[in-house]
Amino acid sequence: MQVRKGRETPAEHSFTGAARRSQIIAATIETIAELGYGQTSFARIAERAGLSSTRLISYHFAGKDELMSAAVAEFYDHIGRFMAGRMADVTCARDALRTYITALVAYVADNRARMRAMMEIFLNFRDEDGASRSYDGGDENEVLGHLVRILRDGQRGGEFRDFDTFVMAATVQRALDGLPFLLEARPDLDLAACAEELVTLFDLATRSGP
Amino acid sequence: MQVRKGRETPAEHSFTGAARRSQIIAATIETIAELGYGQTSFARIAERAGLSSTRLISYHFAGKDELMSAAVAEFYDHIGRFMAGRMADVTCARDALRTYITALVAYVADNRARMRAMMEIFLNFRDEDGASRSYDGGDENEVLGHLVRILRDGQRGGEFRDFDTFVMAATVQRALDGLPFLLEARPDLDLAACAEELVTLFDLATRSGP
Amino acid sequence: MQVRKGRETPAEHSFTGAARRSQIIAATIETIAELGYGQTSFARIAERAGLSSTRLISYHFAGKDELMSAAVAEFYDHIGRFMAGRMADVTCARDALRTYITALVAYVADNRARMRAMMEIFLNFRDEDGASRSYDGGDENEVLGHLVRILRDGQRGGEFRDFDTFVMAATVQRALDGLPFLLEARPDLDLAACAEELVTLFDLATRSGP
Amino acid sequence: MQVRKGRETPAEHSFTGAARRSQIIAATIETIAELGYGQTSFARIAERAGLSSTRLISYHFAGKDELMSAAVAEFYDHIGRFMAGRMADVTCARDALRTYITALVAYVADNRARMRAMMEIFLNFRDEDGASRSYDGGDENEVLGHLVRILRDGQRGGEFRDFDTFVMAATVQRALDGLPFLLEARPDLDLAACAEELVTLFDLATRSGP
DNA sequence: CATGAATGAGCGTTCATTCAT
DNA sequence: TATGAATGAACGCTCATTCAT
Repeated sequence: MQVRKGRETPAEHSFTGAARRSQIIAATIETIAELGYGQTSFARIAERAGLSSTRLISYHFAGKDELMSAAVAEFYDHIGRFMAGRMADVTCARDALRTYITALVAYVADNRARMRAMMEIFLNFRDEDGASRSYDGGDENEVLGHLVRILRDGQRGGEFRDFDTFVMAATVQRALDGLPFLLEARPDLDLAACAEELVTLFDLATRSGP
Repeated sequence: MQVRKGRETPAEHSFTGAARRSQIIAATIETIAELGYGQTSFARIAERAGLSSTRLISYHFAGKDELMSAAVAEFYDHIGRFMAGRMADVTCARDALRTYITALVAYVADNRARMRAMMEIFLNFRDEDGASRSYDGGDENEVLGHLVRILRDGQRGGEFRDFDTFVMAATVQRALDGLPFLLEARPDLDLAACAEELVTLFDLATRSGP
Repeated sequence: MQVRKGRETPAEHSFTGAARRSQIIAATIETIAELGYGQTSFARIAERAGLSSTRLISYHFAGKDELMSAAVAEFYDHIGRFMAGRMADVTCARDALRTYITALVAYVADNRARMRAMMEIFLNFRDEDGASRSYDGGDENEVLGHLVRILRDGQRGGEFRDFDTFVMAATVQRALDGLPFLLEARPDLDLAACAEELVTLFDLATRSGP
Repeated sequence: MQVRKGRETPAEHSFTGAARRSQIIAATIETIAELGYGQTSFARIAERAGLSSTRLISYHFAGKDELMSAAVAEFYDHIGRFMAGRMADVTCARDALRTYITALVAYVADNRARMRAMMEIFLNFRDEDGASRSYDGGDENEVLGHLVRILRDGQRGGEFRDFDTFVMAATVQRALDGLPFLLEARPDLDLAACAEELVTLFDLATRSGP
């Protein structure tokens, strides 16, 4: 997907190299989460990571773009593993939707900084043409695709009423994505209760029967 | 709310001064909408506004912060007038919620660039302490307050079931805020149909009866 | 010819602006002449010009490219005026060639640093595509064009024998361009004598008669 | 001539070491020829040579200076062998001059990249004191020495008229050195015809008789 | 009300080189 | 013989802002 140009980046095969990359990515996420994307510079990242100079970042990543891409990729991997584990044994579409919501709320609760950072990256990181790099794939979108599939299955099986799956999926996802903001406004928010509210909300909004 | 420090800004009472401010704010919104907050600089704004130097911006606004605050204030004023007109003669809470959703969808449809720009500002604009300046007011939050009041009224009047009004309001608001992103992913999205989907969705999610 | 993009450079109409530009160009030429193109940086130029920071250079020139282009343009203007004055009242092609050589040698003698700097710029300054920006225009080349015309006129009038005017012009020009190198190797070189040697050399090489 | 400082360079006696050095030198010449001296870095050379890191260059050469010196030395060796073969059986000074010119033109035609690279190195490569490392030896100059000797011999033997041998040699050499530039301006230039032009030009310019 | 000139700090990136195996 | 890792310095450039009319 991402093509590197000059081949200046060292091989990431080695153990210590991968460790450094992880360390830098972690520092990047922390910095973005705390200061925001706009205030995040190589200097600030290096400082947080305890690196002697920003040169080490340039050494391990071809540029700012690759660093951000790597951070996003790491996030997808992390959340993907988590969600796959939670979604493994769902029995029906209603259960799948309930589980999706509760699992994601749990993930958000445990990864607030990570979520904040990803939000920042998604909203600020643009490619050379100026196009945003997220939410731009339609139904088969990397993020919404899973939800859309759950909703479609539920409609086919008669569990869910007839609605636009894309709009519904986007509404569910944004309610979940928005939790970090809610937590900022109300740090004492009971996330378990919150998850129940959302489960009920979308169960009522989707189910077919009375 | 916003405190100016150095008091260098000229009086905005004069006609030409106000006109200049409006022109600069408009150019700011356009620039942010097109390039994103991160790529928006005084130089880029001045270029778009056809100003000879960035000095004119510094002259009319105490700094970047005041410029952004002014843009947000202008937006609140604009959308406030629009929504007030639409919400003027609602008859009940269900109607109020339906009207809120359809009106906001209509506003988004007609002000896509403005919405995009505000989204960018809300998510990137931080005060000196690093705290985000939006969504940070709790129930009486400037944005969610109106929705929360509608939902509470509906609960009191028995039209709506029992739910956490803050979570519900945030979910509604985020679904609406997210429309610009949906439009980016699917530029041909039918916004009228979309509004109907959301009205139905939240009607089912909120109403008390069977 | 050169198109500027972002319009960040200030108007060069004003007096003080033009003076600053000249000062910076002069410092640029001196720096290149002394240290070579490769060792010439904004920092080094600013230091020599006594500027408080390199920012002033970026302020007056859109970038390194425009600075170099401006230096070259100033050079063409300077040498153009000089040569035009010397070539004003030549009587025939042989005289024109002799005058061209002696005048250029005189110019070189009086503008050694300037010549050295231009040599460096011509040989190092490349546009974005990597193409050299000098000596690349064929007969109508800005530099060789004048010489080619002299030679052609002489051939038409029977003063010069038949030869390839482009090759001859290039040989003359390079002999002249090379003088700064000769002067480096032999700082005590008698330039007047040298001019006579070259006049004789190319007179013998070009003339038609016995 | 070239002194190494730190003595970190490995023995070049070994076979693989010498091969590596040759490979690196070749990549260096290609890179300079294509991108120019200013854009040539260890990274770019390593990339072209297919090396995993720039470290290999630092390992085989004490530094950038030694790498360039080695490239120049290789060039002198290469062109020296070629010219020696061509100049072996010249019969007189006029013949020597003609042969020198035609042979050098032939060499240039067959080694355009190499010539371009050497030009770049000569004009950009400076020692620590900032002094250029080429054309700086007077009569016994490595490059011009041979030509000066031919011209002196011709004068002593009465074949050539009286002229400054240094100026004449420099003029001849620069006409030949300039061919790569001419070829850039006119890629379809007929080099054989060009050689004849130059032979005639300098024969007329040097010969004693009528 | 307007503006040309100037500024120090910071940006991401590239440089040749050294360290430690 | 070779290599991955690391480094401080410098690069051109852009930032929001201030000075002085």
